[in-house]
Amino acid sequence: MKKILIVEDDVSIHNVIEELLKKENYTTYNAYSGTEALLLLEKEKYDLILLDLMLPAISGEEIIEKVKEIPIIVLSAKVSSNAKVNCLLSGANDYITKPFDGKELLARIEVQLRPKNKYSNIETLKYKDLELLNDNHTLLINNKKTNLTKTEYAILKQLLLNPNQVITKNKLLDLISIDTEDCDENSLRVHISNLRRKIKDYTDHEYIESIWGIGFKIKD
Amino acid sequence: MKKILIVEDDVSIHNVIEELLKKENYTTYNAYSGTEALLLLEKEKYDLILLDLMLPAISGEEIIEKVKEIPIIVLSAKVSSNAKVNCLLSGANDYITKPFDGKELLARIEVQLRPKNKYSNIETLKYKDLELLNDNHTLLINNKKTNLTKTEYAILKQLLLNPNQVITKNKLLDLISIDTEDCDENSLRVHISNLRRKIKDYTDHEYIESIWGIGFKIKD
DNA sequence: CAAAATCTTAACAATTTCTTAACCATTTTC
DNA sequence: GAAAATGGTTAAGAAATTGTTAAGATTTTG
Repeated sequence: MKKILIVEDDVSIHNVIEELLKKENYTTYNAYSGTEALLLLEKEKYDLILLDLMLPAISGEEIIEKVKEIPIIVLSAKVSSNAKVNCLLSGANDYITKPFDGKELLARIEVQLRPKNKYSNIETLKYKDLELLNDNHTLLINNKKTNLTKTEYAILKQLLLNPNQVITKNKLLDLISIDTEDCDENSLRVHISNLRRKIKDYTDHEYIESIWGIGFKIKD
Repeated sequence: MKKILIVEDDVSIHNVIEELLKKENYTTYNAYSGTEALLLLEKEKYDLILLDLMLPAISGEEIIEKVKEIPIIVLSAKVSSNAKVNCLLSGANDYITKPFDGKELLARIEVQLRPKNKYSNIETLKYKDLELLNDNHTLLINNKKTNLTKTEYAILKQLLLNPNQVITKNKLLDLISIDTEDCDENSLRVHISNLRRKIKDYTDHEYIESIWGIGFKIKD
């Protein structure tokens, strides 16, 4: 269930949004000022922020600058092109002017929450001799079938989604946490080791590279 | 240079968009019908599609269904909430109604082209022959790969963030303290020394300058 | 419910990185 | 110009990270 933080000081608008989201089964969190929003942002991780611009104490624009990893949809009465452009360029992902249409808001929320590359629709993830099937357990190495466990599959999938890009251990653990509850760094090492052994059985190329002190990546 | 495919049958609008994008140094590709768009999509990989809905032969909506991995911004005269919601839910990433504001279009394009989490957006830090790659934690010197340790990477990153600007030793220690717990001034000296040696292996230019009694900076 | 598969924990070795400390060079201070 | 402070280099030992293995716990499957 996705967590959405609503930052809006107008109580009636706030309530409208909250109800709309709850009907769609989102979990909502409420901030009625910029300072309150910042406090909540420290406490919890959200999947999306709906942000009004004109707020007591700290403005919405300042919040955009501070938030780096959560998508933001600005909901504002400011219709000027300048306001929009500023927000979008400084980090907001979308800008909707009030009054807004509920269905459009929901659609734009869905756009932000869905994976950027709609890889879930892609059947396989390919990289060199590896081909990860979209069935949660099959890896083809040189077209030879290999069975992966759920965790191994999750790890390899994350790595293959961004080849040649380091994923930190914590990030990786975070990304696979949907499938695996209590996998820690030690456990992750074991899984990686097992994965490497399975891959080594069919190809000489070392695919999973360790970046010392950082994490792992799929080797060039 | 990002590649943008413009799909629009109205020639005058098409030209306006094309000029706008070229001024921003995007590479533009032109399709004047849905079928032409599909042909071009097979030939080349684009970073973004600007898509009109009412097209000859194949409609924009059908193209949205077919394209899975490229972000799409719909540019349409249809202002109805239904049209917007349909496009967004079936795969479009944004929807702008005509007539549109040029600056807003450019801003929304930038939103689509930038990495989803702005965190990794600190893409690469370049300075003369040095190129610090954020996404895979490596340093390129004259395009030659060099391995840095976690601490060396952290130090160089801070220095390169503000070239030609002195960072005091304490400030530097503070900035890298997230990655390194008990690194003191003496230790910092050793790391800097090691960094200089690694850089010297590939280039003659002395990059890290010591400011006596103060700290370090990247040399002009 | 028993067997099989998978996962976590823990121990160990191997490896890499970091800090410490010593020594020397350079600059500043008195 | 001598003494003190700062900076650079080096090597060794300490500390941290990683890879591997096996055993026991947990979950899944038949």
